[in-house]
Amino acid sequence: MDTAADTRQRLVDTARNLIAASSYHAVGVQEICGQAGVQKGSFYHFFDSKRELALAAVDDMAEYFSRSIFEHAFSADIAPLARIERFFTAVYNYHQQVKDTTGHVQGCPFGNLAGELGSVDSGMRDKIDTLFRLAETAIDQTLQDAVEQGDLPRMDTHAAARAIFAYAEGLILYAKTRNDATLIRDLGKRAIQLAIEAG
Amino acid sequence: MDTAADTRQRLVDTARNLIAASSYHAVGVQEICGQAGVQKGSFYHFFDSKRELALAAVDDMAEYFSRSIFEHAFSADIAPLARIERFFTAVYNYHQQVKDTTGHVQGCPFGNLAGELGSVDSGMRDKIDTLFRLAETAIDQTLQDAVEQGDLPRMDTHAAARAIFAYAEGLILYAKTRNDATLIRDLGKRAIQLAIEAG
DNA sequence: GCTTGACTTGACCGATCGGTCTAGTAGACT
DNA sequence: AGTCTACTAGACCGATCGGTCAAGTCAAGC
Repeated sequence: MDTAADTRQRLVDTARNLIAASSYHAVGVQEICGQAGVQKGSFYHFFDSKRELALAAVDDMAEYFSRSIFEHAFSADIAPLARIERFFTAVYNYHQQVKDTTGHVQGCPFGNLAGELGSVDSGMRDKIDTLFRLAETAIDQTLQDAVEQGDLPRMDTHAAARAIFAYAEGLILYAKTRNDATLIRDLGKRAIQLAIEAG
Repeated sequence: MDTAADTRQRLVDTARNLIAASSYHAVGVQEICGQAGVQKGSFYHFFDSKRELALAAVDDMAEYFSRSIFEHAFSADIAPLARIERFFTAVYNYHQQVKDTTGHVQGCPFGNLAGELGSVDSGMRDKIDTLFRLAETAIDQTLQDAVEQGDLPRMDTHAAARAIFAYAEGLILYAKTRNDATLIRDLGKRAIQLAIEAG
């Protein structure tokens, strides 16, 4: 069924895949249309520009990661600190699976786009910043739970959450650079140490 | 004096600046030539391709960072752990200065290129991987010094060094996404905590 | 003074870029 | 049945892409 919604979604999905596999500037509208089986005219019926599609693709990916990783990892069925460990494991699993499928650790699509466009497209940077803050909040909330349950001393959980998420992004970029996802799994275990404030 | 070496270096310098300010694919050979005051033909006399120039630019940047940040930060004039702190301060200073100059935290040029090209150009990925391993080694050596001086317990310094460097890359990417270099300064202090093994 | 080879000049190449436009199709509402 | 609108088809646009090439400049070595 080629409904209009399908066409739009097909463009978003294709853009997600192609941009994640290379980069924003390396992927052309023509290539996206070709792979999605959509004509140029339809493309520009749904999106004002290539950039608008990329922004939509980022939203789509954000929702995907929120559902497939965050919701599961941070659900309160286990102890708070175990949730953070579970988060890193889920991140590892995802990137390992991408590598098994494509041969490459593709890295964090948001981080990649932030690196490529952050200094050039402030709208895109803002959007990714917002997403990162959301992730930060999930970690923050978990750390607060840990403090309340006595698993961690009282601390600035917000700063600790930022440190932990930055560490996650760093591990993912590192894993991409080395094309080895196991770094995320092996070094991710240290993440919680960032929560302990220096004396 | 427009010697041949000058022409080549001017191309490398211009490529460094332009690519760091945006990205590899966003910068054209024409633009590089224009800004460097060099003609197309001269460009392709010195470099076989745009990619070769980018690789040369990466080498050039690596040498620059090695001299301007690493050599100073990790010199043995202060205690080992203080050197690591000094490293993060130096990283902060650099990115703050870039922001003061350009208005944007441009991020780690190597990390940016790894994100943009890592899945597409394995030669580039390998080169950046090698550079990261060098950085890793500097941190590893410093941690070993700290262990020997009794400032840290015995540990897997290599793994700790990888964690700390990944954390640095993460903080830099985070700072770029937020266009706020102070994150590097404020959160960098926690880096050493990554060296303490869990358990 | 002649030759050689490194370097420069700038026109030129086909391909592709992001984006526009006109014509047409098809399903829903009156 | 007729109209309207959402959507599709695909030719077409100027600009730019990375890269080539023939012609020429110029300084060093003989």
